[in-house]
Amino acid sequence: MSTPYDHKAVEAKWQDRWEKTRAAEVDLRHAGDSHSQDKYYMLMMFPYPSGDRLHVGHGRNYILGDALYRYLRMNGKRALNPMGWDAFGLPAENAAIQRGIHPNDWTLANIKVMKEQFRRWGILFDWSKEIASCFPDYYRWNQWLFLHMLEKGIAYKKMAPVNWCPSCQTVLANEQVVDGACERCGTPVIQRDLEQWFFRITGYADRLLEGLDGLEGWPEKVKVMQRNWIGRSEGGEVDFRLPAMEETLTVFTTRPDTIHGATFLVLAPEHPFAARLIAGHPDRAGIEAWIETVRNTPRIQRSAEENPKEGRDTGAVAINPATGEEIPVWLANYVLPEYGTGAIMAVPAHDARDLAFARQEGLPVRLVYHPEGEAIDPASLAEPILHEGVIRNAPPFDGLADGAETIGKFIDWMAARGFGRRKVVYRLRDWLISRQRYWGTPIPVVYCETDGMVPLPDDQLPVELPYDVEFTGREGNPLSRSKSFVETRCPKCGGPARRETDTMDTFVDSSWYYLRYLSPRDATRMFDPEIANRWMPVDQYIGGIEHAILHLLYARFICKVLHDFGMVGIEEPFQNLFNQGMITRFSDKSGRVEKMSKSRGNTVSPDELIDEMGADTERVYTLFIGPPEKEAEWSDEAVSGAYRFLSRVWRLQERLPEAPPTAPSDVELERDRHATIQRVTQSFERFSFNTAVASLMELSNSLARALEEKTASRLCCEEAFYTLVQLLHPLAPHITEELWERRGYTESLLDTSWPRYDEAKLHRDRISLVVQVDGKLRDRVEVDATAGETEVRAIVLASPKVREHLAGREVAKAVLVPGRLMNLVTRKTA
RNA sequence: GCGAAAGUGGCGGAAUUGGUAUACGCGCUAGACUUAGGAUCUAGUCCCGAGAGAUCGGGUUGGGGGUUCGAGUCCCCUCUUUCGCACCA
Repeated sequence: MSTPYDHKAVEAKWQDRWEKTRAAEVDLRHAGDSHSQDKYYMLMMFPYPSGDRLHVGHGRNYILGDALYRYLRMNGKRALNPMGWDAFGLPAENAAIQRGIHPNDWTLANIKVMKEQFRRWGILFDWSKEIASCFPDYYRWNQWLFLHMLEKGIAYKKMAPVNWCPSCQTVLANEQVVDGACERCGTPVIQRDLEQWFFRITGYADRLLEGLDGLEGWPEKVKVMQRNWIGRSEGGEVDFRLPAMEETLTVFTTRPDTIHGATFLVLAPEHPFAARLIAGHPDRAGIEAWIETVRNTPRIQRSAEENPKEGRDTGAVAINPATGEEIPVWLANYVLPEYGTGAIMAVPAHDARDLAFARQEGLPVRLVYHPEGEAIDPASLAEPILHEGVIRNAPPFDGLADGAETIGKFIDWMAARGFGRRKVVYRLRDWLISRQRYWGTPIPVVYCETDGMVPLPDDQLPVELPYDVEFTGREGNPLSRSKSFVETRCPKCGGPARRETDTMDTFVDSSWYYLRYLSPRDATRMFDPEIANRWMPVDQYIGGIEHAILHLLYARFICKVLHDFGMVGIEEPFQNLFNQGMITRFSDKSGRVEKMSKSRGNTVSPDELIDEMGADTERVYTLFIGPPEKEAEWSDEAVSGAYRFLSRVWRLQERLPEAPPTAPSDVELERDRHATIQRVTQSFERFSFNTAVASLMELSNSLARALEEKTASRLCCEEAFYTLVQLLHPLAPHITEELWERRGYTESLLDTSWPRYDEAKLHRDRISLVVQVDGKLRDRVEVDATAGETEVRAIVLASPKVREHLAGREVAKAVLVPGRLMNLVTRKTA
């Protein structure tokens, strides 16, 4: 009569049924029915690059998302949970080079495998909205977007020093350089001067910054990272005359108020003036060689704190416009070419770096701010004076204290004399979007001998990637060797032209895909603005922290661009963001606990785990492992705890008939049932899935005890059991659907409504009250829940244990916390 | 160096507002059943001391101090770890 828990059969059955009934499919046109606005909810998980096999570490994102999705459905929300493929990118192309498989075939094969893995996890994606960035009907809109950004001047091409990864053989955006190395392969990045395509994200810097303030549903951490990345600084620009060159050199400073202390200028060795400044220098060749060395120093080393400051005196002088003095002009490696104007006014008295450099090179130091009362000899100044003191020796400003107001006065003063102005500078650079690789969106422009660079008209889109291309791994983009692709006609004059062979960064693909989910098959436009305005923004976005300043910044930027094009009403695409923590595991390779990844060889395959213990087990364990926002270490042993729990739940159903028709303690089991509904619901609301699992285990234990001791009636046990099944459904969908069906219910648990708890049922008539004497636990007493202070006090004082501890003392005060405890504060009997 | 988060049993962790610290699970110990299996079930399991025993006493949330009848939770100091930023003018 008893059937063992056969997870394989159960899971296969329900996965099949969900697929057939298209359980997650949402009709987008019906969204926003007049009376049910709040029923519509868009849930989204980070797109996954289709290059890597999924392991249990990846599962956390999707399992979490699916649990939330099912919870929303049971709470009556028409939730949309789409999934797509971030299909372009290097892994596919590398596979082509290494294994001779075409990137397209390799990608499609991977998508198939990954889709099967999602199915085996029991994740309900709405596959009718499926998109893949490598399909021309998707990437043609990247091209369309590019052309419109080009028209508006937001996309442009320029020669610039750029990050080059020698291993990936392509340029990288600043955001893809982590600690001076390629984000993907870890190779140190070098600088090259190349002509590249950029998106003018810097034009949106302020809006990207301001938008963060309204994102209350985002983790503070991510917002801080984005603020740092944008790196807004307010200050001023100051012009210094270079008499010998008959030029004006502009520097940026956040401290224009220290200009009287500027005793020399420092330019980045890469500064455009450098060559002319040293033109007449006796050691010109030596300095040029040094500039070359600095230029070739990897960025990690150059910007490391311990990297020694190195500089060269150009021999030229500049005029300090505030003092009229001649000051020397230097080149030094500690000034970065890409920040500000690539040149600084050095104020050694009030800047640590300038002071260090001045001491090293024997350059003069002059104080602007003086600490009160004491006279300081500039020659002996050991530390810069940063935010203290008052101004002396700067005639119109003497006596002013450090502060924003003083800075403002200086800027006005400079502006009136024409050598300075207010200026805001950002750390953020424009987004370099061109890549010298095949497997990406072709940039839709051609180069014509007579017309130069010509953007293609919209009706010539998409520019499709040619399939017939050779992947040799040789230097250079395989696309540029495809004659049929490169050779074309100019749309303007009809003459011969060459196609652009650079392709787009894959982050372009993912920066607007959330909108395409809402119009996945629209052949006439990027997306339907009407549908977009009804569904956007995404209510809940779930993914790892690794995209804090990549994808999440780019997507916000493109959303604002589309907003400015009048295509979508919102400016911020993601209302709530949840970052789940990484799964780690011990790695034999390194002997340490590390992020689970293929390269570290510490992955756990979901396939074997699912075969052995089932997807429900993996899901419950993954959610039980710890708070989802924190990192968690995978334990192979602990997984079996989740399996045992599910097996016990299975057996409970078979034991239900053992319960007697009537029994004494129904109230208690019923109270546990309501308390569990309350706790699990609250846990779900704050994404605390680990405590939800714990509460469900407790209810299961209570029910098992009631059955064992025959203390609850059959009806009451069944109620408790089926509440347990419902509450467990988002976490372990297969087993719960099966148990529900075996009970005789025909509707899917997804269509049942989430259990409600009754506050009155949580109430007890008699409660156990903790008794403390001087804050120490001494006894517990049973009292009526309604008992008043005097009544409780009498019962408490009657306790023998309490009386023992009161020997020789008297009660000075009794504190009653209703429903919880009474604390007796004593003093020695007089 | 700056900023943020966090330190609780052998381990993962719980304790939403200051009110029984260690829920739930892993592991471990003992026992039951057994076609002796890494299955299942039952009981025990923060530390120290006393007791044959049910029990009793004391201590414990990185360390030190404070507020309070009462502190894992609030405040101050300090140590450690993790993350982010870092020659950004």
